[in-house]
Amino acid sequence: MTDTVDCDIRQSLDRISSQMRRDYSESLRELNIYVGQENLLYRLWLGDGVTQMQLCEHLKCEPPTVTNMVKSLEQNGFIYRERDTHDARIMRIFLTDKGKELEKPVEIKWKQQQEKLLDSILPEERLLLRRLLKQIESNLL
Amino acid sequence: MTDTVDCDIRQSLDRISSQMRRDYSESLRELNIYVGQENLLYRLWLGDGVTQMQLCEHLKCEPPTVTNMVKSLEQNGFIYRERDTHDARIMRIFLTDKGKELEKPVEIKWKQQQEKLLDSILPEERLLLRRLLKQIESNLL
DNA sequence: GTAATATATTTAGCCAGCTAAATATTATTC
DNA sequence: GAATAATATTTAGCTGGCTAAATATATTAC
Repeated sequence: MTDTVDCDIRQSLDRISSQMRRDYSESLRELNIYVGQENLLYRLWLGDGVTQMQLCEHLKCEPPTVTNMVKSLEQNGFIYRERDTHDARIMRIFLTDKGKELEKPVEIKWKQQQEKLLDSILPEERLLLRRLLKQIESNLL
Repeated sequence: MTDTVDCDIRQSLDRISSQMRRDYSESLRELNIYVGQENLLYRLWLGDGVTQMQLCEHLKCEPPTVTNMVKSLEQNGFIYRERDTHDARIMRIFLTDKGKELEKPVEIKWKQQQEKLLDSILPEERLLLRRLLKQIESNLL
């Protein structure tokens, strides 16, 4: 009995994952970025000049992924790279004006997504949902 | 106030998405398939001989994605393709023995994933969580 | 029966994500 | 100081996912 519930939850999370990604993808294309890039930019909005390794940790992805994302974002003029003066192995990533200007529009997209996701879910339910999702998050680590 | 809760929920779902994908990915590599392919195979385990368009609808993805997935699964010997005798536009997809043998192992992986996800979440909470996730799912359509 | 339209799939070329292996530079060890 | 080990990034090649455009076949309209 609990088994079918568990199965439903896994399947739901799976479908929500891919549907959210599709949604973001469409939405962010209006801003000329690709889904995933907004999370890299988010780290830079908190403070730029970080290394690619730091971006790896923040995005929880592997170095080659960051190399590719950074290359794409650089080619499209959202960021630029500078080699560290003290350690020539390290590349530091900075926002261009074009990259800085994206912060507000992306925040708006996030809010729109939140409202869409949580439509007709009550405030008390949202609190509980947050707790349960946090639990799932930590279970996955 | 509710706003930060909403934001937390979106972020949690985002992190759970990518972490689940990473987890599945590692787990399924032991079975020599890639994450996403298990959902295509699942449709075939329900009954094979379906067209690529039907796989598109089931996976909620675009035709080129199915073309690529089918090509990969065929090259690795899990499925084979036959052209429809009445309509030469249509390719019908069938499981090989190797593909059929994967059903049980994948089910086991799914169960393991469910247990991991829902560790220390109570039965009543799971019921509620399922309802809320179903709501989110329908909000996304 | 021929022309136009609809359907199913493929190709080319992007993206995020991965692994394995190569490269470059710095730090350590002897 | 030279050899070794650790760190940061890149390259090559794979995956699922996408869009736009091409191809092949079937259906419909005239």
